Amino acid sequence: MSLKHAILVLLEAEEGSGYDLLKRFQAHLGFFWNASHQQIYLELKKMHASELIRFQTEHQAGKPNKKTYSITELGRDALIDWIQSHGKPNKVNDALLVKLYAGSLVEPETLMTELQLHKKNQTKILETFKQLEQEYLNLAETDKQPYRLPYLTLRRGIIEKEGWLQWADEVETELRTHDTK
Amino acid sequence: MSLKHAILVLLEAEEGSGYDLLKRFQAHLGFFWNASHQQIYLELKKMHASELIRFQTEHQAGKPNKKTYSITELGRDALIDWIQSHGKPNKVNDALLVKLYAGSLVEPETLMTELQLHKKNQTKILETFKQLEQEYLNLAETDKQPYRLPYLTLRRGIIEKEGWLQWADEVETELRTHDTK
DNA sequence: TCATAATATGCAAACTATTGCATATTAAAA
DNA sequence: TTTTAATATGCAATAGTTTGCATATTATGA
Repeated sequence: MSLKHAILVLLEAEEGSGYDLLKRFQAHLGFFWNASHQQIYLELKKMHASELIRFQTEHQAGKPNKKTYSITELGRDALIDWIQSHGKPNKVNDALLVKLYAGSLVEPETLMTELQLHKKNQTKILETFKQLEQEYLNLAETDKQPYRLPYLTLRRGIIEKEGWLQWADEVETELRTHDTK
Repeated sequence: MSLKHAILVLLEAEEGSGYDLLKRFQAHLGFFWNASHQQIYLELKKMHASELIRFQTEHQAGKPNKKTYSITELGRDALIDWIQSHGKPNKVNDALLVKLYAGSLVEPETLMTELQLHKKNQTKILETFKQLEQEYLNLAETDKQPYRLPYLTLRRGIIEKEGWLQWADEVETELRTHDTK
């Protein structure tokens, strides 16, 4: 169960509401951790019950109340324990590859279309990543320090997307030069 | 829901029992689709109820009965429909990157140990993949035909593992040359 | 002015996956 | 000879995720 720990990571860096966390997931952890708002609100509730986090309610005139969560000592300890623990390797389930594996059941054009779409998506994300990378690289050496580790996770994202694009090119070439059906 | 479709892919290629499917998942789809035996047996039951598959019971003297499943027309149609449908992009959740992101909370040595373990695992899998690749490449051109698409999924596995190793080297260099805590 | 998007939170039902338990045979290794 | 691994199947409880619904405000654009 690691959504819990991903939330602890975000709250350790800065307190925030469920909605803040949703936005931060999308902005900072999006390519290696995803969570919906329903998951986040439910998990926050559970984590509060087990005293990993606390919250303060902000009454805002007119607007709905906003709960600002922050990490407790217990939460911080649990986070450090988890980071130091050995997790088992990630379980991978990739529907696109299953489709390709059995692709001889459909027209090659169908596969090609799906591949183009995939390529377009990956390219778009890669561009975003490269922009973020430039922002980091443009920082003065002294300012880089706190972002070194997050930058390494960004590097992972860049390498991953580049790998997908390299592969997509290989598949394209193969689909164009051979009859697969 | 794609475990269903992954099973249909395997049964479309060849009939088999739940245990056969478990072994085939491990041998052929393992790096892009994983399923436990509990998942498989339960899913087969559901799929039989919805008539995507049928089975014949083999009574074996002494041994427990073996159910051999095969795909029905309905199942084959459902599979083709699914392959032609647009799936949404994969949801990614990678605990190792979450740990690294917040790695400044622990000793750099802890991160390094985890990274070494990861590298070792990825290297081992990559070697297996490269062996499989050699087997394919050694086939005569005419024999390659039916494996072209599965080979492309293997290429994806190889590129993925190489990407992880390239990244792990970058992280190692960074952890060695800078203080992250 | 009306519609849409963003902010902000949450419940309930359905679905999917994991963990633990349970059983029984055969073959190979210690 | 005893234990372990592989073959072979399955249930039940728990955990985790997705989908659909529900509400309410503010700001922006058509």
